Amino acid sequence: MDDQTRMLTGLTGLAGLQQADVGDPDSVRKQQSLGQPQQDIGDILQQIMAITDESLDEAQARKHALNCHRMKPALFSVLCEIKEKTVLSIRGVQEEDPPDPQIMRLDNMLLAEGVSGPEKGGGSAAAAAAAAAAGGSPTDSSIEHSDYRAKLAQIRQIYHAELEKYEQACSEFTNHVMNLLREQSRTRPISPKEIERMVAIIHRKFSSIQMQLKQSTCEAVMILRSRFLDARRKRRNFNKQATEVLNEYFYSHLSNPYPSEEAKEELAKKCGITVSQVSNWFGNKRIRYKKNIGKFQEEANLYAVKTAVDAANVSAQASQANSPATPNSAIISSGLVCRCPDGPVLP
DNA sequence: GCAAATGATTAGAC
DNA sequence: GTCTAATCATTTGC
Repeated sequence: MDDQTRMLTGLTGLAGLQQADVGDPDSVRKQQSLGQPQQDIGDILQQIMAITDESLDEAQARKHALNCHRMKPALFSVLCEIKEKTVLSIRGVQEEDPPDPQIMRLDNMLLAEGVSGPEKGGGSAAAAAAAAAAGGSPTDSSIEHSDYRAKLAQIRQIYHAELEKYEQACSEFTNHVMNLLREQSRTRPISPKEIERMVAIIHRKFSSIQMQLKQSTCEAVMILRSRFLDARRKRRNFNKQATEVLNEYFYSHLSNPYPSEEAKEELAKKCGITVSQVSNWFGNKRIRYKKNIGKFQEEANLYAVKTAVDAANVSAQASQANSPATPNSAIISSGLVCRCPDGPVLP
């Protein structure tokens, strides 16, 4: 039996029509004499069913008329009875929700990044750490630092503005719904618990929107951090002297261009770069040389000449008293110029 | 603005 | 762990 049927049965019972009376000529007479209340109930139900199809003003007038109807208390009590029965079936279903782990995670992250919670320098610690990790100069890092803080502050500002908007919208909507329910409670039974439940539903809906906001904010912070931390974006070409030192070593060890750890350290010191940068440089150089020996031929010759000249100078200084050899003869005798066309044997 | 050069990162092999 | 090969992201030179 659905609610409407139940309601009708209840109301029929209320009007005094008993099942046992059906078919009895007396009862028909009784029915006819009691026909007025039954018709009233029927009218009321028709009016209630039609109320949603009417315009706001018509509905408002209809509501007023129904509220003043002489059968309204009886109808209301039946509705209360039905409601009581149906509420019983869903009672206990609504439990207190445990805190959402996803929201907790986002909250923690926003707090750690200095976006939510009290302002504490807008993640300056993170900026400083990132600057240190990126290995930039003090000036560079301070510029980046302030830039990072400014952008984080911007995110923070947007986040709080949006959060405030959501909270305001949530409370406005909740008030609106509560007012509606209170008004409706004049015509249908609505318990405070039901209102509470409705408020909880609204809050859950708004908290899911809030979670989206938190998620987007976290993503924005992550992007900012990655942009700030990504060393590739801070790439600076090595200075000319450093490149020359590295190239000299590379071309003078072309048959085995794999510097030892000690050699790497020494090269790093000479060039003012890190050992891993030296390793990167040699890794790139080896692969690029191997891929296109022809292209590097000129460079190889150039450094071969340079090495030979240096060697000749050292040799000249050593044998200054005797007959000094010319740089050109040294180059020729070293055979370095001609060595490169054959190419090195890279593993 | 575009292509080339270049330093850094990554996955996979050893 | 290092090395290669591929790739990315930036800088440089035109």
